[in-house]
Amino acid sequence: MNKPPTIREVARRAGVSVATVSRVMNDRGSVSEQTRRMVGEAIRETGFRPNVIGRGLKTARSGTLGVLVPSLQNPIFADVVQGIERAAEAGGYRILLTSSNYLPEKEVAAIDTLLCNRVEGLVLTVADESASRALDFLDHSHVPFVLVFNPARTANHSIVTIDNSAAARDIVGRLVRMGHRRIAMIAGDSQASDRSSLRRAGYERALMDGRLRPGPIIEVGFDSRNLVRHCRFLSSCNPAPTAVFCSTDMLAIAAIRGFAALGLRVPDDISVAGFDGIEVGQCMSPSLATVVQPAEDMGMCAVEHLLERLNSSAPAKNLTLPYRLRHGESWAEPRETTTPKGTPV
Amino acid sequence: MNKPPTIREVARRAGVSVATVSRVMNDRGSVSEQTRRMVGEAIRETGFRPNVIGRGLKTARSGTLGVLVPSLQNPIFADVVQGIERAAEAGGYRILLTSSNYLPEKEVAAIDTLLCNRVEGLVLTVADESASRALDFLDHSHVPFVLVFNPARTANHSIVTIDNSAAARDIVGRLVRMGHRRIAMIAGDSQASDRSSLRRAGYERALMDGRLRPGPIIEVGFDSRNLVRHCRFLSSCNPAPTAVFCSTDMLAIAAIRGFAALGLRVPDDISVAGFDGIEVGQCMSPSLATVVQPAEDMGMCAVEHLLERLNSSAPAKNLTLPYRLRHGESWAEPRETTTPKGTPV
DNA sequence: ACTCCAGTTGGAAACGTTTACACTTCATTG
DNA sequence: CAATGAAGTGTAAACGTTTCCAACTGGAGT
Repeated sequence: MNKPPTIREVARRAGVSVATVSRVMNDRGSVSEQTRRMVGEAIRETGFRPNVIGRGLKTARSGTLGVLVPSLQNPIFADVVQGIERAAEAGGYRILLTSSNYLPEKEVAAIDTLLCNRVEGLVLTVADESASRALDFLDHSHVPFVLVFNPARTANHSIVTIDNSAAARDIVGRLVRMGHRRIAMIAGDSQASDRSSLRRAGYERALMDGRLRPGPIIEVGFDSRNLVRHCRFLSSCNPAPTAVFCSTDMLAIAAIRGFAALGLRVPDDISVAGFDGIEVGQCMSPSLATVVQPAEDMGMCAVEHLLERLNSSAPAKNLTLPYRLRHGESWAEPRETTTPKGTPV
Repeated sequence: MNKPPTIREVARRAGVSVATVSRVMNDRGSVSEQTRRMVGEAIRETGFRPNVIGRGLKTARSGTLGVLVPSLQNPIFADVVQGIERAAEAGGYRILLTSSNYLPEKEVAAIDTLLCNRVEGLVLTVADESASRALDFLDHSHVPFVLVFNPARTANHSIVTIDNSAAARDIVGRLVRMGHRRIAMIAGDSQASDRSSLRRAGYERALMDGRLRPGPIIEVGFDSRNLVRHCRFLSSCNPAPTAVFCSTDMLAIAAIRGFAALGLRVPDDISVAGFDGIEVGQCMSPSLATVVQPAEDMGMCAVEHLLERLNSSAPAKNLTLPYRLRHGESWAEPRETTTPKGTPV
């Protein structure tokens, strides 16, 4: 367990002062070609690796960004973290990753820890942007941060998001125009995700556009594993919905399975639409009709904007990226067997 | 952009020395109840947050663990990172996350960066444990590390893994006992994943056990998105395989979709088995028959073992966790239509 | 009245860097 | 030939903590 070599040992070995070694490492100031070579050699011989902690103390820069997401379980967050990591690396930053498990108190604690670690900025997704104690907290800290996925409600926060409500309205509108008249919704816990409520609003708006009554709305927790119970409820309604919009792809995938377990086929018996655009949705069969959020891009944009703010103290900015509808195989026009005039099949 | 308060300001405000403030924060040494209160108050008033960098410099402990995974795109890695984060947090550590994109040179660079950041230990998955320059590198650094997923080939490395070869043999054996006689394999790039070759070995072993010839083996890259080309090739073989074993769930999911695109139904026309046990596999329909790796547990075990090594310099340990077979809907007994004596349907 | 000790407290030296500043050389310029 | 300045180098002071050590209290024991 011998300690790693320090700049002092390199200096001694190269027969120069520590200042010179430092100059060589950061090539700043002027150093003759000859000493530069000698120092380089000494560095190689000793296996010296500059201690970022020591440097950080002096320069008051940690070289790290904090990242806080609700969970890595949902691929949408894994995607955004991937993008964050990519852009951070490109900008010469490391990332300190934490997750909140959708618990507001863990959000606060995690941010506190990150601030103790003197992250130079943060990228995060909070449960509910408008109610987050974590954000008040952060506002006072003078550390710049960028929200991802959270809606741009309150002003002067940096946010990278999509228009959740418009996107939901858009995709549900498609279902309406396809001919669906009873469209249910399965929504994630709105307490734990402000996106969920916005998507619900978009859904309701789309139904109003089509002069339809919002169908049953089921709010479920985060254990999206077993939705069969809720699917059974939906299919037992009279009249039963012919389509269901889910507030996330994970829920949609589970719903498809739930219906399959009841002997219902998607999209023949019921259409399902999701929201997020995770990769697995287009790999599976039927492929998922969904709203695609450019998650990895969002992560990269967030970091790029954050670095802008860090380097040139640019102002906070709201960035609403375009979403995209993916026409999957999980939706289709409704069959006509459910109205009284239909002929038995 | 005013600087955050330091311990000195807290001390001044509380009318004590910095030593006392430090004692209060870490409650070590003895401090009278009264000063403890005053210091606490001063901390609250100033909004003081101890600078982990300064502390780290003095204590020579960063409080961080480095994590290196190939990619967060594959949920299996997201799961393991989730477990790592959980256990690290429980142990009072933060994690510095990097990804290699399956590129050996990025592995080396990422590890170098992590070492500069003086991580106290690492948890990582490398492309190929036996050929990894990154590991040689790490071996010389005297920083303890734990491999996850990589096979336990070379000695005296800490490794948390499952028996990939036995698991593959096990699940392919099931296919054999189900009656399949021609079983193909779709394998990930073995250059970039030593797991892939082990699983392939297990597959071959299972076929030998059943006195069968290994069917066509297709090695694909990491773009698992479009496998339809390979699926077409498999179904055009004569005789065509009745089952296919995929070296990862992501490949299996894509394969199911590929076959669906060709009008083949899983499991009626062809059985598909995967490997990994990602959550989405059991949410979709048909649910995926697969080998379940306890990824999150593996991440937690890795960190727990790492912390053991850090705290009590316990010896390196190979930990082979049990895998589990999940009987999904993506496999079934082969139909009997392919032998000459079969009756046309 | 003395010593002794436990309980508190402060002073100051690290930890590994960066960097402002001062000091050499040595060549160029007036 | 003196003055100027550029290039190369070293000294030492930070940065924010922790922690060793010394110093001071006051009460108990003799």
